[in-house]
Amino acid sequence: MNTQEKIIESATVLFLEKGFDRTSVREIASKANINISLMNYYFRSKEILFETIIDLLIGKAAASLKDILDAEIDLNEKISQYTGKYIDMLIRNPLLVSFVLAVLNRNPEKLIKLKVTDNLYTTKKFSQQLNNEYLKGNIKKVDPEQFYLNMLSLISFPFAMKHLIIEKNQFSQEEFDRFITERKEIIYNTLISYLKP
Amino acid sequence: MNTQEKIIESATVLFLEKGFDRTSVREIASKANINISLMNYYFRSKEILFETIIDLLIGKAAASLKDILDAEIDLNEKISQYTGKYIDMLIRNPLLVSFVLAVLNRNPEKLIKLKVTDNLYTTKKFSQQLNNEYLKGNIKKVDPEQFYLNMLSLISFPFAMKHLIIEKNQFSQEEFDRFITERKEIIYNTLISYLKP
DNA sequence: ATTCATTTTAAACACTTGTTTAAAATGAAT
DNA sequence: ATTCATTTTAAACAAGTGTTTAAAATGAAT
Repeated sequence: MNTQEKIIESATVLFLEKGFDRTSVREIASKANINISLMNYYFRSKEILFETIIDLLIGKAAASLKDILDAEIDLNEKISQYTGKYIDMLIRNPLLVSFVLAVLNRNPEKLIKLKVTDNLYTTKKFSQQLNNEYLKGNIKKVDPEQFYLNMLSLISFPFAMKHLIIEKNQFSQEEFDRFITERKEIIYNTLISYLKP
Repeated sequence: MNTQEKIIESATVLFLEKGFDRTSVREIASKANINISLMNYYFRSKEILFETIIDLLIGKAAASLKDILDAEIDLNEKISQYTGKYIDMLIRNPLLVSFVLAVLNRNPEKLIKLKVTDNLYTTKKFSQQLNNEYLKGNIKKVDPEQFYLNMLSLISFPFAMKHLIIEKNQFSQEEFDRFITERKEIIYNTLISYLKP
């Protein structure tokens, strides 16, 4: 593993855990076992390093999900798959939601200007599908923006609230994951029952 | 307005807008038009000032909502009122969700140890009501924790995503508020349709 | 073996941070 | 008018920040 990779790896962990402001370049360098100056040698600034990592983190997570949302499959099946895969991904990356929300509220431009954001929040094809299903009489008329936002809220918000949920219910890590996994079906049923004509 | 109040007022605005880390005591003092040292004279540290403001912000917001959740009224009516009042409150305090989530992820203990947190996330009476309605055959069997979390997610998450929603749909401030207001009924219908036996 | 670009190092820089100090101002009670 | 606790002020402190500098080490190409 070369220096650049070491920096990225250490910085990713620290930025995820403590955010941009509370992570110092000295801490990153120390964790990566490299000299501080190398941070500015490979990336020109802490800021640029951060943007690089935002891009990496969101890019990896969003790509496969976007594919599901755009796939040409049955609506119910799509909602089920999307919910399931999204939650699986977040269980593997439990800090991702808070990280993205933190960036979004500190540097909205920073997130919005990224191409990966399109994958993070886009609904064009999905909206068409919802409209088609309505015209076919399969579902009731819904605002696709609102419906997609509902889906996203039900999936993501619990991870932003993780600490509170764990504390309040006295969950262990495993119990939290189980609680979240149970949500897959609940979220699916919630969304589908709303769509019923 | 005395010095203490001036500090609280200025600090509240800045902490809400920029968070704890990116707000300096000098900035607060400057905005309040007072000497820096007065911050440590009235509050012993920036940290304590912050905790004071957390308490104030959450306390004000959570109290009335808790009352609705605990009230002895019809379940449908309760869900409708809770959703409506919660969203009204968040439209008046659009930065509150992000603020609370930021605190929750940086200093979980800080939030959890506060008494006001009980009002922020507690479901005891509401859970009983859900169970009762199930026994009466009025609704299907649901996990109260999950159902309450759904409610909270649908209400709160859009405010955490505000910047992205505005950007993506090219909303003005007023259009965002309208979009959110439309959600009241959508959220109500979503939750109710899921409860149908 | 020498050259030379790439990579690494230690040290310093300029700046901001929260907090403390000790003196000064204020204003009500005697 | 004096006392004295409360409040305000200016200045300094110690520590931490991201970044830059210039010298040193490295290692492949000549």
